[in-house]
Amino acid sequence: MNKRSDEISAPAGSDPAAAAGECDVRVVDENAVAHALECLPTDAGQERFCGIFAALGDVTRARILMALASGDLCVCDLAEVAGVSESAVSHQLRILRDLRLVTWTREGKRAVYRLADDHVRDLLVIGRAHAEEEL
Amino acid sequence: MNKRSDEISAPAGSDPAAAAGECDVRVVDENAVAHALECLPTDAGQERFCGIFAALGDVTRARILMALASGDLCVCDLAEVAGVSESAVSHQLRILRDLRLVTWTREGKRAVYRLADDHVRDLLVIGRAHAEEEL
DNA sequence: ATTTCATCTGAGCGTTTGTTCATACGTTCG
DNA sequence: CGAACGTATGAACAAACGCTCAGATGAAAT
Repeated sequence: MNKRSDEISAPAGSDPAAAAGECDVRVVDENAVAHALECLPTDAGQERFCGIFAALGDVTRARILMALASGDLCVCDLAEVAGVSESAVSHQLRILRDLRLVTWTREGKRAVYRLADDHVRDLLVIGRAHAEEEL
Repeated sequence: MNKRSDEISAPAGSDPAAAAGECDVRVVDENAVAHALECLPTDAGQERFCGIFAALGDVTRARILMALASGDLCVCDLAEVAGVSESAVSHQLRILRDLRLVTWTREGKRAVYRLADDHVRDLLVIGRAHAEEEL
């Protein structure tokens, strides 16, 4: 998802403001950068983090999850709530399944979906609270 | 983001399996659908909700915000932490500014960015926690 | 005033995303 | 069995996204 490309431009020349210790890129506060980098999660952590938030960043998926927060639902009902076709919902449900945000069980012909756990519910509640206030 | 507006909930307390007076769409549990629709936020609320989460769903923006969570930084330092060009960071910062997730002040030639408030910090912390556990 | 630094912005481009359509799978009923 | 239903999946396409590049803006230094 991301790449680290640090272009090196200095042709081993005389830098007028170069104090001892500078490496390559123009950085104002080297310590702050180093500290920030230490505070970042691992690449896998960032990936999972962004995956979860990106999932909630789409209106269809958000409506699906919010609907499931109020009770388990089958695909066609989710399509009704989300306002899109059942095929579209199924595609989005696969994404949510892969991210382990929802689980499902087959009940007769239907597939009933539910939120995977309370963490998902927490994120929905907190996100809603933060989205609705401060305006 | 999404266009499809849903029809009104029609909270008629009809029996859940008999009355089939729906207009055109196939719905299994009409009451559950109506209840889910009532639990959804307003369209504006959904938009802001998804805007916030979509912002955090991109690796570059997530790194920017996580970096700012450990201290204020100028654009070029943010570019270093995020691992992208300063132009790219500037573009993303405009998005984060529009969403009121970050604020900035000019200090000399530099523009120093910081998290807008503790709500943003909360979301980052909670998101990280949920992303890192349950694996 | 001109240059330089730090940042911002618009256009262009390749990639990703979400939907639709058609089709296949799995289950129940006749 | 085959038909009908509910759901899943792949291909295709328009729209949205994020980055790069070039140029513009604003503030300080020359």
